[in-house]
Amino acid sequence: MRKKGANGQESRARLLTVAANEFARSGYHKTKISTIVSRAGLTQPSFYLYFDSKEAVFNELMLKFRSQLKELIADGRLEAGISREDVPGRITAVLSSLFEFLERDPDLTQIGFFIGQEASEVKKELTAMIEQNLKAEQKDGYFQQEANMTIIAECLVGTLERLTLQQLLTGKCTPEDLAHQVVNLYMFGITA
Amino acid sequence: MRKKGANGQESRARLLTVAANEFARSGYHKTKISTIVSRAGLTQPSFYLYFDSKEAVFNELMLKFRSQLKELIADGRLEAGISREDVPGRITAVLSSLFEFLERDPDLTQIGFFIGQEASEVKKELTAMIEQNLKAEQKDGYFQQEANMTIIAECLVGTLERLTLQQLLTGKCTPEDLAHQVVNLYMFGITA
Amino acid sequence: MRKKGANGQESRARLLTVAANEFARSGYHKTKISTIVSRAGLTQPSFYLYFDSKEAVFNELMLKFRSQLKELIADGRLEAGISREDVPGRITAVLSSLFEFLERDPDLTQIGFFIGQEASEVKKELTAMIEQNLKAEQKDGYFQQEANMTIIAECLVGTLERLTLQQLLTGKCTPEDLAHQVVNLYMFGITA
Amino acid sequence: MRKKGANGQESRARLLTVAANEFARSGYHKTKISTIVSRAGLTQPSFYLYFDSKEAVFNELMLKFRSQLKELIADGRLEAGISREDVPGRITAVLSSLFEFLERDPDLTQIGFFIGQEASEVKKELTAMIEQNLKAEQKDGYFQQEANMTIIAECLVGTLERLTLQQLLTGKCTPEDLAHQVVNLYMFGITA
DNA sequence: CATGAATGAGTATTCATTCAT
DNA sequence: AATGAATGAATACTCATTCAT
Repeated sequence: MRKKGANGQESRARLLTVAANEFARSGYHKTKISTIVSRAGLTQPSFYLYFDSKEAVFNELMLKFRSQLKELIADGRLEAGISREDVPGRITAVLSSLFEFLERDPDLTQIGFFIGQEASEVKKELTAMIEQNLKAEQKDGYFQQEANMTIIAECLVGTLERLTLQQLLTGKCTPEDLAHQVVNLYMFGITA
Repeated sequence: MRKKGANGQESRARLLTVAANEFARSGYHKTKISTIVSRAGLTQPSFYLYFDSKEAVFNELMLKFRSQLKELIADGRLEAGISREDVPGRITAVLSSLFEFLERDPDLTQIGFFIGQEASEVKKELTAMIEQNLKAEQKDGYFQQEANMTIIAECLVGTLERLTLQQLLTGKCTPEDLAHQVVNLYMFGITA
Repeated sequence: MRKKGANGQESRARLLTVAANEFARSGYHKTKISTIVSRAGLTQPSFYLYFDSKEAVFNELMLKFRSQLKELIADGRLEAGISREDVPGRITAVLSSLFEFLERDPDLTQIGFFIGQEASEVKKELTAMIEQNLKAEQKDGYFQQEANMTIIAECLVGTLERLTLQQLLTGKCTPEDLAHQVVNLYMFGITA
Repeated sequence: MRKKGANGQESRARLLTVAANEFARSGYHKTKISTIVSRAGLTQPSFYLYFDSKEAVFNELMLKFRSQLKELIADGRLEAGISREDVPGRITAVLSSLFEFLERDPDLTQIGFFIGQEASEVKKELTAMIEQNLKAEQKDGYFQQEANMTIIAECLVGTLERLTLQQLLTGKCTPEDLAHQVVNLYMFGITA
């Protein structure tokens, strides 16, 4: 009865957005419910109207990130049979859209990649998916037979993680740019 | 009934070790002084006999990591003038000793690389140092002139970070092994 | 089971009253938040709902005393120009209302006059104000020209302080009574 | 065996002096044993070699003050039978030596007069003694018969207390000076 | 005579969470 | 749909005090 046009879904969404921002900026523990509700223009009990607990909001955000990421990966699988010279372009496109996704909601990316223990799992899953793809492509002869794709995938994820944090989310590079550079580096190295 | 051979320095060291382990396993906030002292076989006031605060121990650990790392890096700078075919070997050696250092005290590595806000600074500094080295070598003609060393350095740090966490600290790979693979990847890529 | 008519302002007031009583009886350090809230029928967190800290409540009480006192003094300034024979009556009235004020809230008086380091400042201020008044009256010829009003003011404040503690707050004398005796003493002495 | 010329009595004396200073400056609660021993160049256990507890040192200091004061008062009792014109001089001398005593050891005076609950008793006793003397002199006809000596004594003690704190211990006035002024004020008042 | 090392007991403060309205 | 008021449970930190040497 306080806010006239009060709308449950809107309040919930606002809380979620603010929560994401707080978690992203301050981490899980330093984030206080009191801050979230205050920034959302609500009071503490209202928070519990929409979420079961602090952990619950966090999980919801994490889940959101994970499912979006999973979906993206599922769509972007490299099909076999493309010609050798198209591989770089194809991979660039995949990475590009991955960076685009990571750029879309910085707070969510921060949470999904860097906050909480689940972030670790997320990256493990991402690594596994990438490893699968790389191995398939290796089997098809696109990559060196002796390359250890488990390690390469790990390297790549570390690279993506760091570039996301330092170049993408800071606005220093565009998704396409980053994708290009990564592909170049990983395919041909930097030797003169 | 006090410990007979009660020795201050020993108690302090024990507290420091346990603290490192707790911080590494649980992060800064979840780590409780009560757990630390209990594991060290002491009581809470004893903790404050040796450290000013929870933050102070953490800072001491972080400082320890940072100074050790700095020292390592300072020592390991590539000298210019080595012949072209020795560059890979030289870099491998540097990375190898870096991984060895990171492997030596896993808890400290965890803290210095992954816990707290300073970890971010640590990696930035590491990135900057690496970037310097890479640029010097690029100037000497070892690497492609058009490679963006800022980005490469970032990629490399991400790679190191991830390999440390997933391969090194889990005991899956040796420092030498990882160094080799990273150098191979970054110098020549994985294209067949 | 919350109090039915739970009312924030009332709770706050209750806390303030109890706090004043505890500070007055036990001094700042011996006063425990746990005692205050317990006597106020609340729990510890509730205390922090209304006050920032133990120090903050104390300061609030001290401020309350100081501002009330300041107001009283401001109102009671002796106007010049009254006839010589009215001076004693006038001063008696002023002291009387001062004692009345000090009697009104014994706990607050205890705090403002005897507890904490600010009590010292309070008395210094009071002394300064009284000195001003006495000097003005001296200039008007009501008092001996050679009397050192700085000292007299100090004596008077000591006297007021002690009488308040021993005679007023113990109920042994009324404000009027005390005022009369003080004026008599200070104006004419006790010589036969 | 640490300090070569270590002398128990000397250490004890040093502790006592430092303790007095700390109590005087910071009050009972804020005074820490750790500070005392540190300033005395000793360690905590040594403190307990000479005193049973924090309270015990304080009591010892308080007792010291009280007994010295009691002795002083006992000596200074006004004998009856002196001529009327000598009364002021006699009283001045008494007050003067009282102020001198209070000036001798400022820390002890601070403790005995202003710190702890016993200070209250001290002043009550002082008041009682003064009241006795005044009443005796009143009976002898030196003072007005209708003066309420209970109140006057109280006033006087307040005055002494305040002058000691503000004028004597700050070095602004000498004992003789203060004694004179007080006697003048209390005997003849300030009326022009 | 003195201390290095350790502790029992206490206290302010914080935060997620809940009831009654 | 929302809130004013309140709390359970936890935690960092302090200080006087004590053994064993």
